[in-house]
Order: sequence, then C-alpha cells, then structure tokens
Amino acid sequence: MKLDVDFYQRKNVLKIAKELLGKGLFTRIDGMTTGGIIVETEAYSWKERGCHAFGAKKTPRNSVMFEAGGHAYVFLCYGMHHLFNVVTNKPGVAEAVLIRALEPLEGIEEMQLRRGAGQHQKHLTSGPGKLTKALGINRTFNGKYLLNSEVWVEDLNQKISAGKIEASPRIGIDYAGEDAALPWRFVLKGNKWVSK
DNA sequence: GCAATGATTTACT
DNA sequence: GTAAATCATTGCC
Repeated sequence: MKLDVDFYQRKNVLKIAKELLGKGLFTRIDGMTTGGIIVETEAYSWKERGCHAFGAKKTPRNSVMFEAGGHAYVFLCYGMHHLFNVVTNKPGVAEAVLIRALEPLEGIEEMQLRRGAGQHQKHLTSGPGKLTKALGINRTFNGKYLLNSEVWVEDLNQKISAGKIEASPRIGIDYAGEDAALPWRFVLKGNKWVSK
C-alpha cells in the first residue's frame, strides 16, 4: 500500500527519515517495476548547512524542496550521479530525506541490466548514485509526486523496532562545518545492503 | 559571461 | 589508496 500524504507532510523530518527504513521504493518504467526496501536514509533541512536549501534560500535547483511533502527531489551530483530525495513537511518548508541505499526486491534482472552486465547483486543499490541508476531515475523525475506518478513508496508492513535503527553523521558533506556532525543518517543495523 | 565545485562511483596504480 | 570522470548549478566578475 502506498504511503499517504499525511506521512510526508508531518513536521519532523528526522522521524520520517527513521520511519522510511523498511519501507519500499519503486519505479515503473515501460511497464517494468523495479525497486527495493529502504535500508539507509539521511535527513536534510533548511536549518543546517548540509542542505542545498540552507537558510531557506530558494534557487531553481532546490525549489522542489519547498513544495509540499510527497514530491521527489532529484539532482545531479559530480556531473554523473543522480540522487533521490523525498520532500517532507508542508509547502514553503524546505526539508527532505535522501534515500542512500536499498535492498533489491523487485525487477532485479532489469536493475542489473541498467547497471551494466557483470555487476554483482551486492553493488546494485548500495549507494545513492547506484540505486537511482538501478531504478532508472534521472532528473526528469525531479518534482514528480509520489502519489500519482511512476515512482512511489510503499508500506511493506515490516516491523522495524527502534533498536534496529542506527544513527550516525551524514556522509560527504564535510563542507557543512559543525552541521556535518549531526547524527542525521539512519541505517538498518547489520543490513548488508547499506553503503560503506 | 565564466570559473569553481559537489549529498559519488569506478577504475587503475 | 588515489585519481579521474563530467556537468548543472552557483556565485562572482
């Protein structure tokens, strides 16, 4: 069952980031469904430097983050990798959850094809740039609404106890100063699909 | 208008 | 372990 708008539009982005663990992220392209279980997330907010929308400054790139919760924010990083975020909170408040890793579940063969032959399953979706390629996500997905488009999040009825969630500092945002130390990265403890 | 750089991955030494 | 790949967005001139 797809997650409802109410899930995304709550105010606490950290809580949403934690609750997204164990949920499923899927895309359907040309009738082919691919996706997996979310095992790693990161929270971003306009209140801290790690976020593109720091200081609530709106630019053409980050404007989707100011939309209502439930939209997809996709951007290009290092010129070659797409990163996928779920926008949260209400319109005008720039907060989002970055999906960093999935456990492959649906359309695994198709995902292997997209990632290139000879790839081991282990490397299919264990990283933010990899999972977008595996799911066929590109920047045309930017701004799509998770309740009526070819990308969505499902509740898989997985029980995730608080003890299975591990928090740690986010990755790759050293430029963010002291905000880089915030424990806003969440992973499912011991899951082998988590990025390294 | 132009130069600098990043929420990364991959290949090679 | 180190470095290259590669380009949209940003910020400054």
